[in-house]
Amino acid sequence: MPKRVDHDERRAEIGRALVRVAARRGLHAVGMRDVAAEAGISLRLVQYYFRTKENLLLHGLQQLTEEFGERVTARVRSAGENPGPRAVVEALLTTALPTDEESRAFHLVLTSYALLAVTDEALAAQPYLQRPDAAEDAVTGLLEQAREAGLLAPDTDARTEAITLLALAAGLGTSVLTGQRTPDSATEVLRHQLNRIFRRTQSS
Amino acid sequence: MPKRVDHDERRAEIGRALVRVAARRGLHAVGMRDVAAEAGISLRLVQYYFRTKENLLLHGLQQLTEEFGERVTARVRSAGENPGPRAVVEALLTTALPTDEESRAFHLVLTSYALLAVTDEALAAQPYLQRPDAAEDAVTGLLEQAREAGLLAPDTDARTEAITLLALAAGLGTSVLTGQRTPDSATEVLRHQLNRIFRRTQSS
DNA sequence: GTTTTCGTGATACGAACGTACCACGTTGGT
DNA sequence: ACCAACGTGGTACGTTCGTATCACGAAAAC
Repeated sequence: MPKRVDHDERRAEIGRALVRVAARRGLHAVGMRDVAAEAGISLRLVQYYFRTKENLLLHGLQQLTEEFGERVTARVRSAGENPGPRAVVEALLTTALPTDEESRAFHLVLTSYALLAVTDEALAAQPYLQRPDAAEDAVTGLLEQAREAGLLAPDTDARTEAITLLALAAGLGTSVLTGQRTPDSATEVLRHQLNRIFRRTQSS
Repeated sequence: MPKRVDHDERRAEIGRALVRVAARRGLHAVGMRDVAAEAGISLRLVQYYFRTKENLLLHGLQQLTEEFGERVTARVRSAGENPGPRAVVEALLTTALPTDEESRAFHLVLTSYALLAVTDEALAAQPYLQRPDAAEDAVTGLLEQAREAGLLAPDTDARTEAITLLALAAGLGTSVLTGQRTPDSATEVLRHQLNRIFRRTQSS
């Protein structure tokens, strides 16, 4: 029954299976046989579409970061037609918080990758982890824009505040992952910090 | 040549070897043979002092958290004889930043443990990761104390600020680990946030 | 219509891992 | 002085993992 098959779609499907099993048992414990079983296919096919395990892991990381970008833009877009800088920044930051079960799995695996890249040079060479400062630049730009519009104190250091917000969101995210904090609590803390920076807000 | 040996000291030595190899190759890649080689002993001895690998990992975590506590108190103590709340809080928070190579290894392994505990129930059951809110209570107390002393704005929400500071320090720490930020940059951002909370500082 | 390529299954292999077992010298108890 | 417990070495076993190999049916190419 071998019909012609879309390799990219197949790879994406296997990649999703990889993320699911990684979220359940930990990225370190993921084997090719587990991924195959999760995807409902044979081990041979996982080998066929990704020749080696390293390839599989690399593709999983790429897929995950791309999905993350899509999540951010989707969330920003859902902030309204003509959202203010505050709404955009808030949408951007709250994407980093694991709220439902899906995003929880998502962030667990992505954080595992980031930590893995510290000791694995093949992973560290991936461009997806090399250029994570795009978010920093984006938030910095939004804050400068808000400052020009008079929404921020005039002496605000946009970049420092951007770095602070991003690191805070990341830290809150992991604390939610490890069960030290509830998603609601983390969101509230993040909002509190935003309220401080944005002296006046214009809407949701 | 088997003289009577201090089991606890032996275990601590093996634990240090475990941390070293975990920092070099990743916690997931640590095997008992690696630990034995790093400690300069035979595999059999690692088995002898820790019957199972799970025991070894659990002990490594315990040792690491204890060492972390000692680091914090040592750093706080080095803040001066009669330090103000600001100095104490700063000492506490900067302990979470990987500055030199040793603390870098330290934080990498500890973060790996925390992430591992999300999917490993045996690790999650350990009390060292169950009660990490002690730091939150401590910082909250210090901030309240500072507020009473007039060092903070009277309407400061001590607990929210404490949570913010700790999550920020954790986030900055991991960003330093992954090479996204330099230790100096992270320290500066942390100080900036402290300067905001403490409107006036009294020294060091 | 034949031939080649593609998708898939089953299985085997070598390495590494955690663990268990056996043996032996040394030390402390009595 | 003898005996039991301790510390240590060497090694083997069973499992699991990533990878490679063989085989085969179906579709596409010509």
